[in-house]
Amino acid sequence: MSRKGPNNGGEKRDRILRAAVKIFSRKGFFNSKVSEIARAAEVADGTIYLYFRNKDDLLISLFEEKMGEVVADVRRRTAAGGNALEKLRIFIENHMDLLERESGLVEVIQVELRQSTKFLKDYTPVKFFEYLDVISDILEEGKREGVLRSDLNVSVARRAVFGALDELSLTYIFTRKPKYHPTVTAAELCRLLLEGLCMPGASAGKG
Amino acid sequence: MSRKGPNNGGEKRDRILRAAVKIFSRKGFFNSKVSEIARAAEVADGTIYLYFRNKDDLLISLFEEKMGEVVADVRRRTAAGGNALEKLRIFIENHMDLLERESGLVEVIQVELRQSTKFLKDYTPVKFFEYLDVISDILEEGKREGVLRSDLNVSVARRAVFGALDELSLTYIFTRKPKYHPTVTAAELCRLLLEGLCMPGASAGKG
DNA sequence: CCCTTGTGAATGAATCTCCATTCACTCAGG
DNA sequence: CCTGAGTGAATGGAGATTCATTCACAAGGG
Repeated sequence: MSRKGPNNGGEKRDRILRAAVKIFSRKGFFNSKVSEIARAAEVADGTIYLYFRNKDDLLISLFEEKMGEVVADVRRRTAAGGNALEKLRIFIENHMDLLERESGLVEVIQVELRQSTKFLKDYTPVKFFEYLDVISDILEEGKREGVLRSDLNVSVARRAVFGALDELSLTYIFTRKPKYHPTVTAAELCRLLLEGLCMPGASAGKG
Repeated sequence: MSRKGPNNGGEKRDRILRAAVKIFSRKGFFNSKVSEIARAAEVADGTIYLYFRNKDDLLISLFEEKMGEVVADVRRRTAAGGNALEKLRIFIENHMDLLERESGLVEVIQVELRQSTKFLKDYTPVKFFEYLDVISDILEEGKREGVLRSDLNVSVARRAVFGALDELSLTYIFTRKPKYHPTVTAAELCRLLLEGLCMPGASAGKG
């Protein structure tokens, strides 16, 4: 599906995907016209349908393929970390850094993924789950190594980590304020996640 | 704006808003037809335009008015907490609990707010910022009381807290798995935020 | 007390615009 | 010549919005 390959290599298909990222990130999926994407890709409207089943398929292919690259990349990078804490730090820094390297892609994924996951029939964001798996893997490793709390609920924690990162990158995208700059934010978030909000030594409430 | 009040009280306007929550949460803003909302509200298509400028205005009014109630409510509840830690716990529990009380509303806000914030011209989600302010207020208080780290970056932390909550509620909405049940999740998240991921006493990496 | 008339909320069929998708056609390379 | 990638004008359907009309009710007059 969506893997027809009319043209020799796939430069045309790729031009379309890149154009789609640009347009979707600028106007959102529903406000983007296929013909705009075609124009941006310097391709005829009809050509898009040689490579993608329809507009939805274009979005989904974009998610899966681009996220796929992101996942592969972050896996490579975190593997270089010595222990779980370092890997987590790398993961967080990498995520925030994506904003600078691939802001369009991040915008599309962040703003459209929820919609699509919910409303596109039979679409499971496989690559997104893999991204979450990278986090779980790190957390599990940390527990094994004994640096992370052994009673940590990994299912919940990985979502919490992702959610915090996601919201923070969104904030930077929307506001562009220096106080949310990826570097600042990544450092602060690391500290927050690892040490918590509490004053060192405080007993963290009843319960 | 969107405050015309043809009818005596506002029951009709209210019926429309409630119907909009139902339909938008079920199909998403762009896939919902105005006529469906009309049908669900047991009102003629045209009637909706007596109370709202257009479909966008309906969504925005829904956000602002419903979020307004949520903010007022959580303010009241957290005020009952003795100290900042307790207030934070109340805030988190309340947020997760909203899922049970007002799942439709939560779904609409979570799934559509990003889109709308980004793509509706001149819409600033005022009430959403107020919700974030509730978090900041608690964090600031905690710093003053000395229970939270005095070097905490509140701007970043409040977004992190919100992001984690948001992702976790989304997860429950999508999966409905008991392991993400609001009660479980709220407790785990409190612990995570207050104490962090690390083994008690660990030095949390080089920084 | 009944009828006439004015008002504006409510209606919903008709309109009008927009855009995804199609497909008959072109043409370059083999 | 074929073949099939590529084209882009034409099509079809959808759905937001409008507006001529209806209807319930209130006020005033006989």
